[in-house]
Amino acid sequence: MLPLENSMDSARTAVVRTRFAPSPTGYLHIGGARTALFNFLVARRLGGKFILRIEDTDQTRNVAGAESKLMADLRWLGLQWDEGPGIGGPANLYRQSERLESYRAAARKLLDAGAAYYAFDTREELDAMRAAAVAAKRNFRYPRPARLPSDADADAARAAGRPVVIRLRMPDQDFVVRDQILGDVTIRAEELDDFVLVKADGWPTYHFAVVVDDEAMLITHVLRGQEHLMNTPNHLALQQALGYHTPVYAHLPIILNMNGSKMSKREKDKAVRAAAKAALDAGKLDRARMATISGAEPGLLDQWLAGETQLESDRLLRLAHALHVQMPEIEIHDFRASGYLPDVLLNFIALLGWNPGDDREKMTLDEMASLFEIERIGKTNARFDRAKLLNFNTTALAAADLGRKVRGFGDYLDANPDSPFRATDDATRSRLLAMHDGIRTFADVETKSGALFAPDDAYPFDADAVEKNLRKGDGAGLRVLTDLRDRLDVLTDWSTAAIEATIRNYGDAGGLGLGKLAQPLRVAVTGGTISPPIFDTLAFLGKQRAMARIGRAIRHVGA
RNA sequence: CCCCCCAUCGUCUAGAGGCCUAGGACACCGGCUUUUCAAGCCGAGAACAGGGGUUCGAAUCCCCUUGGGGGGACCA
Repeated sequence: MLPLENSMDSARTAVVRTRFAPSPTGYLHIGGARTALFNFLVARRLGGKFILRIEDTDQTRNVAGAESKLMADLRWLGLQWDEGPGIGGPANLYRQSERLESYRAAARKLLDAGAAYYAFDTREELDAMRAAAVAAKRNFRYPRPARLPSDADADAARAAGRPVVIRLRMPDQDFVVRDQILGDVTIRAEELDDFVLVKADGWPTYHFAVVVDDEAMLITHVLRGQEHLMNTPNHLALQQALGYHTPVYAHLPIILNMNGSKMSKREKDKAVRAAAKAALDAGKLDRARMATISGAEPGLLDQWLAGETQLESDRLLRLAHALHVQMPEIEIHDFRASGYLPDVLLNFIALLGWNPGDDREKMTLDEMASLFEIERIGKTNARFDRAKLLNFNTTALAAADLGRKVRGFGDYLDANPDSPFRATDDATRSRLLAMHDGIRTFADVETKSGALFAPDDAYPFDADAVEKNLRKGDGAGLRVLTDLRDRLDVLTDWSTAAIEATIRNYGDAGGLGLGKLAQPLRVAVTGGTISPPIFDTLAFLGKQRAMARIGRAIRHVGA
């Protein structure tokens, strides 16, 4: 054991090792993504390793499938870990559920050294003690018994059906967290108490597992959210009791919503629930239909509508889609589903709390890795401004070559199982994306071109658009449309250039600007006023489909 | 209620005592451009939370107030 410790020691000074350690409760949260990014960046910058570890010690909170979703989100972002699930590495096991032996051994060591002790309180007893402390306006601290229970006492308690946990005997000393961002933070001894290391179910608590694992995995730098700052003394105490090293700590400021509240999954619920209730009240959708769409059983759906529970991400997304509501993006998967580029998202969240020190903002992951310094991480909480993110994405999309756009669009479609574009091949997607200038996200492709993928005899006409562009002014638009139909009908070369020439010639002859020609055509072939450039749109449809649509529109207006 | 952290334009931030009549980006507002949406171009407005110190000099250092955030679990 000792030689191993020594070799770990030299390894420790030589190699920087950071980790991202999420709990498998769902998709990757935006805050978690930034934590992962910063850890990734530190490792890259300092030539170290980035480790992924799954913290699944709470069996009641683990969600099936969450781990793979987490990993998929991380991979989509390009934050590939060097060691961890699916990759392996020297620590061999990277899920805490697989490392119970290590915790057991560490607990034994602490117990034998008298640094930890058994406790047998029930939940109710603890609650009562806390309530009493609150009533007396005292800080609750667990009342350590004068004589620490023995193993035999623990066996007896277990036999008597009492819960048995192990608590750390917290030393009576102040702790100083030497934080790289916040500076030295002192927490006084009286603020700390004998916290639980091993739960009644035999599993370690987060505090315990983290410390054991960080030591086993030779973690040198811990970058985590500021919500962990007050946990750190617990970890320091444990490291001290176990003779472990203390990593470098850096507690990151928190990412908030524009209104200053915490970015939480609940917001998605709130937004969709409000829309669902409105739809219910308006009689647009009934409960049974909603249950079918969401995939949630009617009972669960009712609970959700009553605000008693939250709905799972995928179900929410399906409902949101059906209800035509924009769900606030909270998890990485949401941003993907909304059509953002992963590197743009990464770039943007990096700027929430970090900047390279000059005026540059647009950076690739590699650039960030070469510029990143913990010293340049700020202390203040940041609000997540979607408008700025949208601008970043727009700019990046405008600069992106077709290949990047096609790849990005593919990723977007993977997250949108109901998209009409799912069935398209790469050639079609290339063609489609090539004619979309100025899109802000891939979702814009859908709003602009979605109608092109509806059946030629079934895409809906927007009444206002028809009125304004085809009927108004005694049917001026309709006359233009009819004239154009006759001219386009005889075109043999259905290229964008030929279509454009035909339409422009007609306009020149009649003294009509393009605006007077494009809009009637646009409404005719798409049903609305929004589409890619009209010549491209007509060419994309092909002559037969375009003419069929124009004919349908003329009949529609005439009727 | 207790403990801890934070505080520059609406938002993200630059600023580490004189370079600041406070810089950039997004948003907003005005104008131009335009085949729709979007994009683009030009221009304008917009901040050192308040109060005390320290100093020749403070956005920068100290204290108080206020405000915001985090924590106070057999959750992480």
